[in-house]
Amino acid sequence: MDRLTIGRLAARSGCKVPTIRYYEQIGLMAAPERSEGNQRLYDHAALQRLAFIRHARDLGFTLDDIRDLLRLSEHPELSCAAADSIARRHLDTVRERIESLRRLESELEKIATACQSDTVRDCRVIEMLAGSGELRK
Amino acid sequence: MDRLTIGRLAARSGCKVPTIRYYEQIGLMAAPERSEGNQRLYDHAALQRLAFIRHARDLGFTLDDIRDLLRLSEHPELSCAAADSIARRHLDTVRERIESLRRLESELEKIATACQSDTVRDCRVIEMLAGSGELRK
DNA sequence: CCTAATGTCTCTAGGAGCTATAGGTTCAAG
DNA sequence: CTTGAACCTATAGCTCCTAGAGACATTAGG
Repeated sequence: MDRLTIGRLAARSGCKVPTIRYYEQIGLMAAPERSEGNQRLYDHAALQRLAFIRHARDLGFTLDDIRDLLRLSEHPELSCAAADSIARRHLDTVRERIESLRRLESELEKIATACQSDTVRDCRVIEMLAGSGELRK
Repeated sequence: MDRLTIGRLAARSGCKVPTIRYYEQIGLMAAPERSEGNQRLYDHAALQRLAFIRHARDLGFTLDDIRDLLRLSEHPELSCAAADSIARRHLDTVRERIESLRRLESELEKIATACQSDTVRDCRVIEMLAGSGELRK
């Protein structure tokens, strides 16, 4: 027993209610059973699955990645190389993102301290953003 | 002289052709003059503006932020406090993003090295993603 | 037991920032 | 001159939700 309404499921999983319905709509979550009054009732397995999705989303996996991972988890006889490669591929893009955000951070730091004058004319924000060597010849 | 077709502008700015047309459509880039045959012809100023936009997008600014910054750059008599505050506000969110990506990175590192066995049954990727303490009571 | 508040239902539209497609015109190279 | 690439417009689609309207269900208080 121990059935959860969608609201409670949302509270426990950290997803929002419409998001859960959306996941059902796109087939990421199975349609759960309904109460007499047609309200969705979820079991513990649904909570686990949703928590998995939520966590993976937080980690930046796309819904497609997640679909793959979930399919893998349902077929434990398959090689885990696939799951591993999804994670690895993801790690690469995360590292790239961190790198470019670091560059951004230092640029913004410069900007935020560069502003000494009080008109844009002498302010460096604009010119810094205007672009340094991004122009290809 | 030295007019650029949209394709060349795309190549030099790093934006894609449809993206440039999209920016025109939403009023971020002005409609440029046209050739006899109705093709867009851009000047150097357009290239600079687009490079600015591109760079700012790479840095994670929203199109709305960029619109603000561009407006500021067109009115050098205004205070640069506004430009500064946009940058500052952004710096905060950038730092948060870096933080959470670092956490993500280390989590993914664990995952990517955890896979020693060759069937999912014994693979930790799935179970690691399944979620640790995210479940609220 | 009744009522009011809250939760849930479906359906539809919007939003950010593009990207893709279709069906046609124009341009530059050979 | 002819081909093929690049360009044009217009429209639809993409990802991942989020918000709103209008109606039914459930629950807590009095």
